[in-house]
Amino acid sequence: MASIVRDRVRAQMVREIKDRALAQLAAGGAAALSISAIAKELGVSGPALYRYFPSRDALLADLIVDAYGDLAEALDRAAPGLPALAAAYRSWALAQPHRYRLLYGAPLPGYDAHDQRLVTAAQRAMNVLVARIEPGPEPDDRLAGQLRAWAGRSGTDADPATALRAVTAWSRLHGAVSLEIEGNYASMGIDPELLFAAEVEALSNGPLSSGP
Amino acid sequence: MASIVRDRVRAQMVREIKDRALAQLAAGGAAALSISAIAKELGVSGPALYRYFPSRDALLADLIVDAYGDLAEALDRAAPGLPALAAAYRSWALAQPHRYRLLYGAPLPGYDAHDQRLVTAAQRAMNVLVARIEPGPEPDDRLAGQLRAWAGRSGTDADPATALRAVTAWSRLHGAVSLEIEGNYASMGIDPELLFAAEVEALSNGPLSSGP
DNA sequence: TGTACATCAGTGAACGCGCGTTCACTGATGTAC
DNA sequence: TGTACATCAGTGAACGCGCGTTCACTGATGTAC
Repeated sequence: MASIVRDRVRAQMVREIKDRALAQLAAGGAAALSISAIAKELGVSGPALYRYFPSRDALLADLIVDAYGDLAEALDRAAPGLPALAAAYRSWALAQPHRYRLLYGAPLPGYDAHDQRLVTAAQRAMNVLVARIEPGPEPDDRLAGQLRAWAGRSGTDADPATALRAVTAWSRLHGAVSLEIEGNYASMGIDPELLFAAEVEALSNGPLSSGP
Repeated sequence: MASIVRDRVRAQMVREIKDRALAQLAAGGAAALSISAIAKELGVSGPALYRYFPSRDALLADLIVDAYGDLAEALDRAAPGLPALAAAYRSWALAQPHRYRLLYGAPLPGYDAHDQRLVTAAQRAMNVLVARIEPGPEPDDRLAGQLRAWAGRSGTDADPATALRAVTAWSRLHGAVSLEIEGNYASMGIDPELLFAAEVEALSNGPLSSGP
């Protein structure tokens, strides 16, 4: 039987490593994440961290999986209705842009986007979106087939009309949120919130919305 | 009077440096851009490059300005109508994702987003979008004021209805294109082109379109 | 046309930095009898 | 309760790497008279 105390101390250390790692991401992007620097901040030698993570990439992968899970939870906690869901998505991203970039920004050099853990984690976040959205109009046959297959693989078995609306919503939310995060609207002197509201409105009442 | 031959050789060298730099960006992202590595590829010592660019950051800034200009030109060459404009935007991004990321991806650590040269270059690309788009519905007062001020500063003096449609189009195009570039649709087994077509359709006929 | 000078491109050595990772090892903490 | 052993956390030295940038310098190319 493992020692409970030792396990708890260990879990605490893992938490602290991740916290420092996230702080580094926030400060300087993914390129700034450094095992050595984290160790220094924790007052420990560099190699010590290899007791907790087999490599820098493994640490990064853990952070990504955590972030997908966290976003999925945030979406799941949103009140019913598309506006609340959209607001939850935006809030999560604005509160921690460095983590949002980790999920949907540029892939890191040498990082394997096809890692099964990462694909599964990403799917989990999308599943919440699909589960909480109303169906839109019917897609054409080709697209419907692809959407059906995707929904099947993900285990949600959502109908194509719902899947399409989820993907469309995601695309638009990502467009608005990522431009906001990088300061593009701010540098134009335009309030991102007003633009976001207009996009949510269009999603609710546009040709891809649920209502007629 | 300067030597024409020398100037031509120099311009050629600048071109080659930029070409190698772009190849590095394509291969490993902005973090992989290295003065030393470029020099090595060109068969020249590292410090030699400082005859052409005062620093790594200056080289990067030049690449960014070039990319904005190139995108602006590509948009300007598009046939009339929103579908062609949207297709031009997407084509440019797909053909050179590394340059697209340079423009609208995460800012680089230590890089100054408020550099006047960069802001001006970015504005130029947006101006083309504004100039080539039909007006949409009228925005509400607050948004209209901000859009008017922005258009005024940019020298286009577009009306708010046109500016809003341009910004909305940009946001949606960016959402679709950036998710496509990072392989998000591919990993879902969905053809990005079909989704893009649906978005262009919505932009053309949705509540933010020019028509009634 | 020839000569003196200025400009420019490029070199090699050096500075100081930080990185991920491996290795042999010490010491503390837990487990089994 | 005490003792032998196993597990685990952490250390310090080392390896090999690449980076941006500065500096004093050489040699070639251009310019002015």
